[in-house]
Amino acid sequence: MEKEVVKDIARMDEDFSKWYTDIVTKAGLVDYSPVKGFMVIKPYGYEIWENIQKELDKKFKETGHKNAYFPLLIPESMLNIEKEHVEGFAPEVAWVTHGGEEKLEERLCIRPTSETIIATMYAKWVKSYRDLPVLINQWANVVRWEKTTRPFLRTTEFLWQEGHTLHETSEEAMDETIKMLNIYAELFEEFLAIPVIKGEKSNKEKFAGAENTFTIEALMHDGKALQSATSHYFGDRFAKAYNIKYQGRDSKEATPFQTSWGMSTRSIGGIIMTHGDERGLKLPPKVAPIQVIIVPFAQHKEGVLEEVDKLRITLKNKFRIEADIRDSYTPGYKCNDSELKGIPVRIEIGPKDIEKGECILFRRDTYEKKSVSLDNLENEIERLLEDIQKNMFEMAKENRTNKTHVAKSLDEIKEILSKEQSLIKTAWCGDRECEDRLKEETSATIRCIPFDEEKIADTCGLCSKTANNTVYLAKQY
RNA sequence: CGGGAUGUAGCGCAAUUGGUAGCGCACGUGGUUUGGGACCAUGGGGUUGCAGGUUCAAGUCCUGUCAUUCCGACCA
Repeated sequence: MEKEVVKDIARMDEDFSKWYTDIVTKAGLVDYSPVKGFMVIKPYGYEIWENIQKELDKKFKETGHKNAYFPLLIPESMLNIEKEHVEGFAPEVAWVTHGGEEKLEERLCIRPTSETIIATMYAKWVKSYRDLPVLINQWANVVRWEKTTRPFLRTTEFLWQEGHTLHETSEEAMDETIKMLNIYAELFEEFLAIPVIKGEKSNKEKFAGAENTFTIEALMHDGKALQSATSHYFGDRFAKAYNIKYQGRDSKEATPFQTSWGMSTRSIGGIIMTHGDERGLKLPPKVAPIQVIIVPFAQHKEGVLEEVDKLRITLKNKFRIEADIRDSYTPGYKCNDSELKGIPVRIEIGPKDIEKGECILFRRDTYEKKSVSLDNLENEIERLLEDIQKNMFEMAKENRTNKTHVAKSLDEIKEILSKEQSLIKTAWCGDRECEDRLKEETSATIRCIPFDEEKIADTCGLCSKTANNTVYLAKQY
């Protein structure tokens, strides 16, 4: 393809950060708010989130979970109960200290996550093994006082869901942890067309207070990794700390085993950075708020708008479809606009097409156009959307493959990273010192210890001791 | 939180040694256009991020502060 200069959008190969913020604002997803670190999610961006919510919520319900809602504010004393958890979150919580003009007896934190308050409530609710399992999810906002913020990827307040479950046995809790990780992986791969690597976090990287943290990691177009969702196994640590007890089948007092799992609006940043290109956003059909847009040509000519409306009405039961009949813009402008917004399929139709009983279908992922008979449009579009969804996943996977390298020593890692940001597979002894050294010298981190990954070396790529694991390294968002 | 950069109309920018703010796009109105970011005419829009200070006079100089952004450290 010839080099084209797209107005107003930085080139992604020249300045990826600028490209990202250009897309996010110019496609109408977010705007900056007057409060530092807080962003406004505009309707088009919010619709993407709603589509993700709808799909994920369906999966949660199918697996027996129910939604509930817990308070925004958590008393300081309640947060302080589990030591590792507080230490992990204390530096980034926002505090409420006054009600009106009156100073509060005890300050309240705005939830950075809800383990503490939910565990407190669970302690009241669970008395018998018959009360288990508890399978609750909440859709909520949380606040973490981050130093550096970027729309979707890291904002002070963000939207997410957090599931919190209790189980009778550790096996059952561990099964739940993995089950939910799999649900996230399915959502990312099948719905968002983002290939992910499932694995476990190192001790250094795991959630504050968890026994094990599992993650799905995705590789962005610029070679940086995005932690896309996490699922935590708590064992009985929180339950003990928060005094959740029940009478077991054997009539003895027992402590349940706990999990939590979450995914946030950050996933929207993942969509943008996985699929976007020089012309703008590129949305997988399944999440796209508008799947098909009709752009009329010569819309002032008789019969065009009528035909457009007829098409829209015929197709609207099947697809999320809109017609861009704005009077003050030319078709060319509308085409560019639909590409900036990432709409997967565009129908171009004008008097000449109508005469022939045809229209032109444009696909956003490959820029291909073809003429299609109006009689067969519904089937064509359906096939096309499926194909785009599949192709976008394949393209993302190919990009990941191209940016994945194997390294057997720290020098090799450095050499690879000096050429290009990428995902690096290496062997690891499991020692924290090696992990710290990696970060210090390359600023890359261990993203995860993947499930089902073949052994690539016998010795640690960082220290040459015996390797226990294969790990993925990358710089991260 | 450390280091750098930038804040002038919605966006992008200009304004000479300090002399009282302008251009393009966007927006309103009227008209002509419409097969890949249309054109003509006309109009509206500003406490120059904010607060001080220096000066006869500050967008311009000084101090502070806030925000955005990039690079680090910290995290979904």
